[in-house]
Amino acid sequence: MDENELPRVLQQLWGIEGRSRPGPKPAFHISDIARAAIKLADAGGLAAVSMSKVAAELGFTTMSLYRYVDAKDDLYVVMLEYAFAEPPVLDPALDWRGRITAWAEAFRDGLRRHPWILQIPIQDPPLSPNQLAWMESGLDAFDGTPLAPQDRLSAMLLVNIYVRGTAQLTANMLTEPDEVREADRLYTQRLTMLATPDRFPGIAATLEQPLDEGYAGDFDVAEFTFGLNTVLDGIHTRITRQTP
Amino acid sequence: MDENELPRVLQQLWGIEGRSRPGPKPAFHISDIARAAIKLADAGGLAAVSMSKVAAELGFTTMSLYRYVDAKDDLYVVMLEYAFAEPPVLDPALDWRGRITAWAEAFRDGLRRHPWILQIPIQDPPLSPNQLAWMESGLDAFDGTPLAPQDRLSAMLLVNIYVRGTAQLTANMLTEPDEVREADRLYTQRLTMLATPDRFPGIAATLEQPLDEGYAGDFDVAEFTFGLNTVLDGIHTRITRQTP
DNA sequence: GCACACTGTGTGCGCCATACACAGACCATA
DNA sequence: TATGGTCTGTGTATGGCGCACACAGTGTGC
Repeated sequence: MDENELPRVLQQLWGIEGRSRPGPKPAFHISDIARAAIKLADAGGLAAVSMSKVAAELGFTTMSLYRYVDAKDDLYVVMLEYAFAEPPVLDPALDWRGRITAWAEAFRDGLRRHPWILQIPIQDPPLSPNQLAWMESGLDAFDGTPLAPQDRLSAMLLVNIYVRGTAQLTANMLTEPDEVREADRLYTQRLTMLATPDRFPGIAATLEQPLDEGYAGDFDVAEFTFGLNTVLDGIHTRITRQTP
Repeated sequence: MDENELPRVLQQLWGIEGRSRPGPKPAFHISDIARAAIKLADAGGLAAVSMSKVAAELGFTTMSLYRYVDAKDDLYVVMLEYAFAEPPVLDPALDWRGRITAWAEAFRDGLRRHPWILQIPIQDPPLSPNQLAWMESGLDAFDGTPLAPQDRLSAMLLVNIYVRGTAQLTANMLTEPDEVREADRLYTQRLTMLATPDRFPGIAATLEQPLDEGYAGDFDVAEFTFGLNTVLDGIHTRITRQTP
């Protein structure tokens, strides 16, 4: 393969069809694959997504999928692309802080809608259309700031990492709020048992204090924005340092 | 199982043996399993770790492992526990910033030594001894600050997330520096092709500027500490806001 | 000295990703 | 309009995986 050639999946996602050549017409489109796979993943997590199950969902045989997707990993790329869809349109009236906050919340909401996204092993940096659109949207949030392009990239990545990381901590696959509460209760109980104040004073201190919040506890909206603001404060000082 | 009972793996990791009861003595210890599994993972990534391969490495049969580990996921817990080993001892002469920086760098070095750690799907919050020791160590870095225990936890998690996130971006499995450079070159080339300035001005701007640094490019030491300092600046403002 | 809990083993099941050969469908060209 | 070549979806097969289960031997506490 010429190295200038994109992998087949990316070609399909970007709509670079090329030719209408001899041979039967494709019976479906990668978007169909995406829809079927996302449906399965939403229902049963990423583990519920297998080539055969996706194919069965579409009413085709397993091997037919390989006409659209070179390998399982490519299936993940397709799922990601369609699960996130378009990035939010950011209100230009807001300042950078308001804009990147809206962006982060939209990102978080996407992850909350499709928790399996966090389970996808990231192999390559993003190149699909919607992924790039999200990147662009995040970068644009810093329009009007004195940050250089590279610094905007770093800042956006920082927020990106934060959202992913916190989502990872909270939404470990559990969709039912009751399950979350129960798991949290069990965790704090075990932690209390194991992290004795003599050996782990710091951990023990965090356990004494609050009402019901353990480590990966109810990392709810308030806590999300609180942590996010800490990150944004850091970016803020970088900005002000830039313009003395 | 009584809910107060820890899962078998955690019992083993904490050395809660209980009894010397009838029956043959165990032929090996979970640390042996850990060593074998880590060896395989270091060599061939997490995908190279299977129950049968680990067993073969030890000279035992596959099923014998299940006497020590209830499921594959537990194997991951064991690997994590032994791969990270003890947290760094933080110099109390340093201020919180120096301490948490040292902690973050130690964490980063651990991830760099064992990149497969990033591929482990996180199911449950940490409860194993060394994991808790790392938590404690990270919390202790904020000794002397006016931060409340819960805020220390948030701050530590923020740093934790940052290190994981950046490591995820850079060390995507590629151990050879040449491979990294090559992958980066290919990525920027493709990005340049796809992210045209008209549709993706922000992305294009980041591409024009620099010498050879693309998105997931050489996220080297300097860039690591730069981003980390942004995070720490955020924590700093939170601290100073606490004590007016 | 004996019962039995606990050890490691062997076999087997169902699922997975995917390589490969193939029959038919369709379009470009003649 | 005929036909060649190419692309489609399909069937079959392979090697790996996690793990359930039945089993035989071992050694400790009674």
